[in-house]
Amino acid sequence: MPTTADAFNAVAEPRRREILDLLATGERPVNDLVEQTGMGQPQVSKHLRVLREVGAVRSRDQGRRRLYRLEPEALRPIFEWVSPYQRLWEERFERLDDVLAEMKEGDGNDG
Amino acid sequence: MPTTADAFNAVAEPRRREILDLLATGERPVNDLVEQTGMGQPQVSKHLRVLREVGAVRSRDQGRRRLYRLEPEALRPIFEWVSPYQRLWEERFERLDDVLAEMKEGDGNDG
DNA sequence: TTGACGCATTCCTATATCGGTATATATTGA
DNA sequence: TCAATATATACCGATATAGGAATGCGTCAA
Repeated sequence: MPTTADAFNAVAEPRRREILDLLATGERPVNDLVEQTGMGQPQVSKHLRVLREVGAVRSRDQGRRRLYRLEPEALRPIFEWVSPYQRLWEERFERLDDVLAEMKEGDGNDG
Repeated sequence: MPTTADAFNAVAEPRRREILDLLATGERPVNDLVEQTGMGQPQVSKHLRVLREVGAVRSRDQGRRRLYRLEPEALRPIFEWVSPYQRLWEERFERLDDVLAEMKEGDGNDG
């Protein structure tokens, strides 16, 4: 089984991130997304379906349009999983700073 | 084409997140990961390969062992992509209006 | 009612990927 | 050299998914 249908998986697809980024600016009908992304309409609908299934978007009907809007909380598990790692790469930067400082001490400055 | 080989994709697989979480505590040989995760050795090696290819881990040889360690910066794009969304769901919490309006809203077609 | 629009779904094909098993490679030890 | 250990890779089968084309279905306009 390839990667369960969760937010991580939904967001692994660049096109879906693109869609989410567009929806982050506000509610939009499918056709808007089609135009903005340049993808085919069925593809957009299919991506939206995946996003809907993981709770990342929600839709409401308005006449013959279907307006989609973002449900940002669905992305929370991603944020919460990745956040602790941020500390690690920041520590690393600090260490690198130390290393660079040391190199600079015993060495002339160079570009 | 199924989702390019980037950090998002690497992390979409729960087993790989598990491996990263283990490596977050320190450098480990493959066999350690095999034991900790309960997966088969080839599976672990294959997941490690994916993680290596996106720069999320690095290895060094020590005798007949190969020690893997985390390269947390590889996860940075994920953090940076998802972070702005955090503001959105937090705003949502703060704005009781929105929450109430949503509970009241009965016309969404999925819920 | 007819026709156009907006969207979802279905069918199709190509490709990826996962898990499992077997095997290849390299290292260590006797 | 042979055996054992540690890891990577190749191969296999099953499944999933992306994209495209066609189609279904509801809605608006006349």
